[in-house]
Amino acid sequence: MNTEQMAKIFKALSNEQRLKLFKMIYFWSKTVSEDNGCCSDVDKTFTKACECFDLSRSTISHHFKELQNAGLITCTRSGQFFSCRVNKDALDAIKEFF
Amino acid sequence: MNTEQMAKIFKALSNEQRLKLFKMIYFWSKTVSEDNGCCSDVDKTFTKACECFDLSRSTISHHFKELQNAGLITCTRSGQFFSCRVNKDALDAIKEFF
DNA sequence: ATATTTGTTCGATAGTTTTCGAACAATATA
DNA sequence: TATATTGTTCGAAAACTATCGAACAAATAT
Repeated sequence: MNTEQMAKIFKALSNEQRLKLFKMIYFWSKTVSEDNGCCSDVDKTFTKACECFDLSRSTISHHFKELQNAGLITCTRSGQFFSCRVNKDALDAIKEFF
Repeated sequence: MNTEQMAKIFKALSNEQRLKLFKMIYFWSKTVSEDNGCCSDVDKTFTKACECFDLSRSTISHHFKELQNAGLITCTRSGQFFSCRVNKDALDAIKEFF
């Protein structure tokens, strides 16, 4: 992965709220399904996140977008809600970087 | 390491120029002394950096400060110049995070 | 002693980020 | 059909960042 893309990933994780959000998604998915590692879907991720942060929904939506744009998470809609998973490729790229 | 400090580290690496600078310091130190890993000092780091970037010296100075404040590098003056090394502890903390 | 080099600090400017609330569309419920 | 919920988008305000050049102090060279 090139330096530009790595910088984007770090930028996405450079905001404390967003970093917390990323960690939550990661740990929620761990809880849901151990056999699938970090990559299991987290249902109603947005709703859960709204309960955990003292931020407006528009701000939380923005943070989700940033994590997606950096390729750190993938979100899929199902009806009214959406599910979300941590992107294993991005995690591997970071590990390789260090 | 807590989330706040991790966010600071990622912020320091979120600017592409600064990330390049960090990588340079890392690879320069590898070149200087293999047995010492990434932690050997790089002499005249600032001077070297100025040759590699198309940025003013004040900007480069600023980027060095940011990397230091995040605890990613340590700089030591010797006379007119300064030497610099990557901080292994910070690197270990990041590896542990992922 | 004077001039040059190294790196820092200051003030300014342009651009980016974080955050909000309001307005909205899509879906679900009464 | 009317209402509520979910999540997005827009516009705005405040704070922060990247960058520059000028002025500077310390160390070095002439």
